[in-house]
Amino acid sequence: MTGKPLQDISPSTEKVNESHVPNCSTCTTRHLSICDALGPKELVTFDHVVQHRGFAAKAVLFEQGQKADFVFSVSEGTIRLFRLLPDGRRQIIGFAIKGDFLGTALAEKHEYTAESVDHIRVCRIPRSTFLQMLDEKPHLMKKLHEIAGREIHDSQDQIVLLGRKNAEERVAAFLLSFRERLARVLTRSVTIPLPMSRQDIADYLGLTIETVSRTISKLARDKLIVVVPDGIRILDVNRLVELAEG
Amino acid sequence: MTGKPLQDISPSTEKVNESHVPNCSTCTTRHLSICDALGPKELVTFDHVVQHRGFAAKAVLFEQGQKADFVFSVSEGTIRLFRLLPDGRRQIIGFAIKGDFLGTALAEKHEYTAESVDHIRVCRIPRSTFLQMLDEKPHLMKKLHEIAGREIHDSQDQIVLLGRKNAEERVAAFLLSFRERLARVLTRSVTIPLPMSRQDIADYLGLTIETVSRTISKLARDKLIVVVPDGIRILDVNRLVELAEG
DNA sequence: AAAAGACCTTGACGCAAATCAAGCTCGCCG
DNA sequence: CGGCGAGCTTGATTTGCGTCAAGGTCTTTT
Repeated sequence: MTGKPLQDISPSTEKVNESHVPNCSTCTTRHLSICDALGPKELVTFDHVVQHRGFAAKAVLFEQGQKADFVFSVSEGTIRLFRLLPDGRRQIIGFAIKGDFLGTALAEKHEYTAESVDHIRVCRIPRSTFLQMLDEKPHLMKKLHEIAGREIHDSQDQIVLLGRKNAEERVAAFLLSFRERLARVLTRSVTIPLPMSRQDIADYLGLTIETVSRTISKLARDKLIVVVPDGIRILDVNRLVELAEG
Repeated sequence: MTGKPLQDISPSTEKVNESHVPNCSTCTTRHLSICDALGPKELVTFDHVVQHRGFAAKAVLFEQGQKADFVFSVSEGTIRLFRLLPDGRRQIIGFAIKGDFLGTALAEKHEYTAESVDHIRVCRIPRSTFLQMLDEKPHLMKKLHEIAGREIHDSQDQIVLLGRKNAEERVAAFLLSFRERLARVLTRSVTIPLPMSRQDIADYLGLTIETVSRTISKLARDKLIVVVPDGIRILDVNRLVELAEG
């Protein structure tokens, strides 16, 4: 990190685990991320501009309104992306995980704040460098647009959820979609780890923490899921999907 | 239109006003649309592949789940973009107006349905042709990505609105944002035309028609706006902005 | 091992928006 | 011109989720 936006948030600013970073060519996240668009030679040049960083939980990667100096690729951990209203209401826009691209390529300013939920590792590149690469490598530009297309699609799902679904449908949809995204990244397990807090889930689903808690309890009572430490386990995917889709 | 998805919706399928279309070089919508990225020579080649179409109100341009054969640029009128839940609940994702780009370039299928609100005119291009142009013209790709970036930004605004704002804030925000978009396109007027129905506004804001109606009445009672036939007039922009932002 | 604090759950109650139900306005057509 | 239907408004009532409050569990600290 630049250090600047972090200096006043002491416990969250500690940078960790910066040693022995692998290079791009051997990176296990590569095929999940934007780097998948790069060829062998490009990966080597990428190594020279990319900066690996680790952060403890609650670190701020960048803030809403701040000039976007870097773009990021997540290699480990979970990041919450959110906007704040003047009076403090918070809406979480999404959770970024391994392989996700973060930051705005063409816009000057960040449109939301990104904060680590747990311990994270990211690769970052100066935006100016990235922009130059975009101009030189049409396939990278295309990959980026492909990613943007998926982002638009997901946003629309979230708009439908927030505009027209009730609490139970929202929670069911969240559990399923988070599971789906995790499945791309790790071995598909029956247990879904939920590193974010109930408050985070509430702020993502447009609910309160109490409603999220009650709804999860209800899903468990109805034998659709089981609550386990730091996650849940799905008992009946089909019924959960039915619920989630309305 | 392909004609296929329309054949059973008789009053809405009538295609109108297909005669004497101007060419791309003299198009007054050009600088507002994706075509702004095209040079003089490219505009001429564009003329050969672009198809101008007019539709009466309630025509379906394309449907959720349908294979995306064309991409569109709106030259006149208003289009509602929406998704339906299995039980009929509708969420309007957005309203497209003059200059807006519609359709998915890289995805195979449409993610929402597009239906004309009033009389519209659009230019459409076969998606395969457009894809080919994207591969050949990096500046077009970049322009498209720029448009996608704005779309993501707007979606996030809508997510915050739906997740965290009350009815009054939602309506105020809608009126201001629609005004803002119209201002790009026509001479900024105090009166904001609202071609869409109260039901459309409700389905866009995640409310019911009654709540939208009551809220507009309240804004009028509070002297923030005046209701006029087919639109509203803003009396106090500053207070409306304050309201909209929470 | 006790105390403190963060996070989560559950219950009682309140309220903003949904639902139910008229009645109004305006354009259209016979 | 009069009647009909679509769209809009307004009022009465209900309800799903928010708010307020209390207690539980687990982790961290000392």
